[in-house]
Amino acid sequence: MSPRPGKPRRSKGITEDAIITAAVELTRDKGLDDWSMRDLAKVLGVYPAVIHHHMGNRATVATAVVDRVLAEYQQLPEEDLPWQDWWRGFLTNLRAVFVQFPGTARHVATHGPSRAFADSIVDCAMRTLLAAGFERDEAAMVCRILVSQACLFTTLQDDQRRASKATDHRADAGVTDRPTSPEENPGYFRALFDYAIDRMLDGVEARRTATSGA
Amino acid sequence: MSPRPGKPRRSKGITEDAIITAAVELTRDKGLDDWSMRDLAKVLGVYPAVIHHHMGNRATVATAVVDRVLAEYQQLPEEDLPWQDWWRGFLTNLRAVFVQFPGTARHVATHGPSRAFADSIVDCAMRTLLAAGFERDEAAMVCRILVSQACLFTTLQDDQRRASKATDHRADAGVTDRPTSPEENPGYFRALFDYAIDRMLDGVEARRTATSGA
DNA sequence: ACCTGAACACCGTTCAAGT
DNA sequence: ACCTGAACACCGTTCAAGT
Repeated sequence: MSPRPGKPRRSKGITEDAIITAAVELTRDKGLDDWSMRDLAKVLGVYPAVIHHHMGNRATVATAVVDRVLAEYQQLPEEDLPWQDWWRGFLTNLRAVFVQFPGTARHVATHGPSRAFADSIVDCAMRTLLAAGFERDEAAMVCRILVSQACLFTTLQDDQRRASKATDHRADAGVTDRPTSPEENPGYFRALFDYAIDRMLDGVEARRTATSGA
Repeated sequence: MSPRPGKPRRSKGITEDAIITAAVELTRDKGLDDWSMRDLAKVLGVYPAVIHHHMGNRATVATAVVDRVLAEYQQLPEEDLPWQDWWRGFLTNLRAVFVQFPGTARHVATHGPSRAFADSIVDCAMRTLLAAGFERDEAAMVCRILVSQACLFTTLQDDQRRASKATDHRADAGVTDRPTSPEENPGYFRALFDYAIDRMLDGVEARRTATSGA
């Protein structure tokens, strides 16, 4: 609590890796958009300019955080599952990762994952769809839609949580009749996500039988 | 181009209505998150504090902008349409409004529409679903999912446009093989939106026949 | 090569002072 | 009641200067 408490605990040898690690932790408990370069610098005991020197701008750091998070936590379901089950498992797992790191879902939705991550996934994801009888173009579309869907509905959760955190204490105005409302019910966003994914999978399945069956 | 060109063209009588109107126009050509209170004040020929005096904070202005946009431009399909057609028409129209005012889709996804707007819509929207044979709870869920879906996929477009505007000139790096990539193809986002909505409607229909039919 | 410390050009918001 | 003008506490980013 002294005037400038963040003494340079290691004034030499700040590495890019250390910056990313610190940024990941900040993201875990504040969200990707809720820490500043100055916050990050303070955690590292370093001047903000040092981060720019090592990594360029904030966008670079954010992208690195997302890449790290995906690389570290994302895993794939077994490959021989029926395609709906494979996708349900994959997207549910993806959501679980995103939820731990608020703001990352939106970043992936907007900028896509890193090349490396995409390559490691797309092969497998496409194979499940092609094996199920989708044509290449349709499979690519389904891929994109399903991943977007998962990112976007997780983004919805991130954003609504953030907004209700900002509003905070004025809650009990007169809007209590909102159906199955967000906060007080812990499984709300999970149920929304599952329902959205399930209906989408149903819709894609209906499309599959309609186009390949007839 | 003079030092402080925004002379108070009407130094008295700034109304809340005038503020909202100016904010709507700024939103139309820059996006809801891409103008500042200072920008808005300058357009009105007024000091920033004046806006705070009349409307409180930025969030209040943003909410007012969204309400105005929805009230002014949103319209409903005929009520006697089959439920899928009613929803396809409604959501397509909603998207058309959002696209004209970047950032408003995200605001609605996050904060919901105003009470008044919601009331005027929900009645009709629910009626189409109940008439089709959905139970109340399921219909409410379908309602929420479909509206969220439309808001979120429009948000995706807003955010990706914004990001590619920020990146600008580095485009032709080596990512040219991205399938049906965003910018060069004008109908890209529209096709994505339509496909997502259509599959979702298919999935909801499959659910309807499965639960009410059996 | 890396860090320091200050600066620049922005934000949203507040507030005493004027009228 | 409404507007002025300056200020506060933040941002991301840059840069000459130190080591």
